[in-house]
Amino acid sequence: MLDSEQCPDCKRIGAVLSRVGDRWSVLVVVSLAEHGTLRFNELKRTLGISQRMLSLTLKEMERDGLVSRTYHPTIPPKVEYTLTALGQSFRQPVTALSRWAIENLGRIDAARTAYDAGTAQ
Amino acid sequence: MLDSEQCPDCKRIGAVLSRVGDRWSVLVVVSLAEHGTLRFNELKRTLGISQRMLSLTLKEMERDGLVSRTYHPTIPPKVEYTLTALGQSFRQPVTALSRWAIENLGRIDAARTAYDAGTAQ
DNA sequence: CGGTATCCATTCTGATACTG
DNA sequence: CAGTATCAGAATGGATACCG
Repeated sequence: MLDSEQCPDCKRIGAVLSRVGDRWSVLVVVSLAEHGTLRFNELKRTLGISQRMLSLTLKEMERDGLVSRTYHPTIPPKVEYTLTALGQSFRQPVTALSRWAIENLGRIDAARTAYDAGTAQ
Repeated sequence: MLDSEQCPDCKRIGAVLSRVGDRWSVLVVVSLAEHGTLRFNELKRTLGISQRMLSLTLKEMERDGLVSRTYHPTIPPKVEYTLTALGQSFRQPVTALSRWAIENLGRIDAARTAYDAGTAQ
């Protein structure tokens, strides 16, 4: 695939979105933005995510500098996650996106129903 | 997986994001927002997307009411895509997201490098 | 509690070839 | 030009079991 004619930003935007724009990362940001700090299993319960995916998602987000991880070596152990400054700055676009999602879910469903009704006949 | 303890909006947000929040849909919105109207192969060249994925993405977006498709039965055929009103309303959160992506790509890369340097030793 | 390791099914994606 | 069909590899995501 040649790059010559592509819009220069599309690759970069796509690159970042494929990192932080996935389903789970967005939901983690929403939850941490709302609650401030959450433990591993609190996030797991809140998001309805599998242990595996939460672990992978949080590790990636920590690597990307979006969340910070604090380990308390108590018994039982306790690990708290919170947004970094970069993660905080991500809040605004994410809340804009999720608010749009909530407000327009009905319209999308309606469009789908209409489209399916029109093509199925 | 039980739903009882989950935040009620997470499922709905996740549902919409998995529809319209994917990499290609976002880039299509960005491109159409910028250019107004584009033909199939113009989008293909601009985004650097495979023919197959563009076809699937546009069909889904048309079904979701985000883009409208206009077929001109000329020879050679000509198909133009543009944003619907719903698609236009999606512009704002999407541009907020892509602007954040562009502005913070460097910070994410820096965080990654630092993280990898710290764990690899 | 907070993970990691393994396995497996599903989905996504691109390359290629073909059609109207 | 604007797709569709088919295939194969990669990525995603859940279930389960186990560890410190």
